[in-house]
Amino acid sequence: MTRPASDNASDIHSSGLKATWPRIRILRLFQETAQRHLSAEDVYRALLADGEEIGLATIYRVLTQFEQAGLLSRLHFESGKAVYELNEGQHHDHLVCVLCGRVEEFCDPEIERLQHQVAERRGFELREHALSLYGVCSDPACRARQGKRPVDG
Amino acid sequence: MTRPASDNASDIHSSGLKATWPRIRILRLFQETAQRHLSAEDVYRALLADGEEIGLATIYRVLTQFEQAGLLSRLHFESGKAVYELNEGQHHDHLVCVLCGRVEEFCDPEIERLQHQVAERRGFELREHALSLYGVCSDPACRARQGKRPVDG
DNA sequence: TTTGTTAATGATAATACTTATCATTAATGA
DNA sequence: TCATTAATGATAAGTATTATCATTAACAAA
Ligand SMILES: [Mn+2]
Ligand SMILES: [Mn+2]
Ligand SMILES: [Zn+2]
Ligand SMILES: [Zn+2]
Repeated sequence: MTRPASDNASDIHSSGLKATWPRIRILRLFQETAQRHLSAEDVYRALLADGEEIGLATIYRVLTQFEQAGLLSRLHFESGKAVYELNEGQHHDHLVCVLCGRVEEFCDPEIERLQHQVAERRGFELREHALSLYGVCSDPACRARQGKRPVDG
Repeated sequence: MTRPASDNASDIHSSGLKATWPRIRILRLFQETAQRHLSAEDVYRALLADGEEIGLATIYRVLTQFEQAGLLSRLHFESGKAVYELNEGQHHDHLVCVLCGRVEEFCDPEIERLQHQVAERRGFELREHALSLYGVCSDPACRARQGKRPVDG
């Protein structure tokens, strides 16, 4: 019996990769988790907590492969470690709370347009861009401890 | 005889730091180099080439101190290593050539305004932002080898 | 000036994140 | 089922950065 095309084993196959158990679990995690933005370490720990002991090397490898296959996108916030998110087609940028680490997504078409305009004026052929806004989110706890040390590790 | 206040030993003193030889040379490098954006390694090598053997640990330390003192700003392009530039007050963002590594600076007040607007709408109190545009610059050599591997190490 | 206090330096160890190596295991197609 | 070949996982290596600590140098007081 053939699985439906929306099954993640099929997504993996159509990227030209074997549908191995680690790959299936990693992709499923991104599809099901509440937290869209995960580092390799986050993935490792989330799977461990779910009873899957998948080697960290495998996780790094699979994340890279999924990025190359277009299933995931890689981002760098100022924490120093890369984070990945499900690639769902629509481009967006990020707002990051420097106190609680919360990430919100936004897309401002006018900012996008102006970026292209800047590149064009300078004679650059734009390939990609990275825009992240850092601030204190609306969470009362974050508002309360403004001025203290950021939590972004 | 007192040195003029614009002397970089004085700049260092007014930041509450001792005017040591490594600090003087590092600050001077940023003031005199053609390349505004330098990594710790870049600084190390530039000083070595100038006959100054200053320990890499010292360079990392001094760059951090200068950043905290507001003399330098730290940036992260996608290369993975931090780069520093002289902090001359006026904020700007960057255009980076993914082929030759060339960096151009720009400031678009409208983009700045829209960023603040986005943060405000989401209830974020904006602290800072990072915007980098990556593309292929107008250099004929870069235009010629488009499609090939980026040089950004 | 000389000197004493204290911070800065530099060699190097340690850390954090990520990639490479390679023997073993497992996915897939015959 | 079986053979082929790629994937996995333990771990070593690599890269950027920070920490440690004995030695040295800045600078203010005498
Ligand atoms: Mn996102
Ligand atoms: Mn700049
Ligand atoms: Zn928050
Ligand atoms: Zn170029």
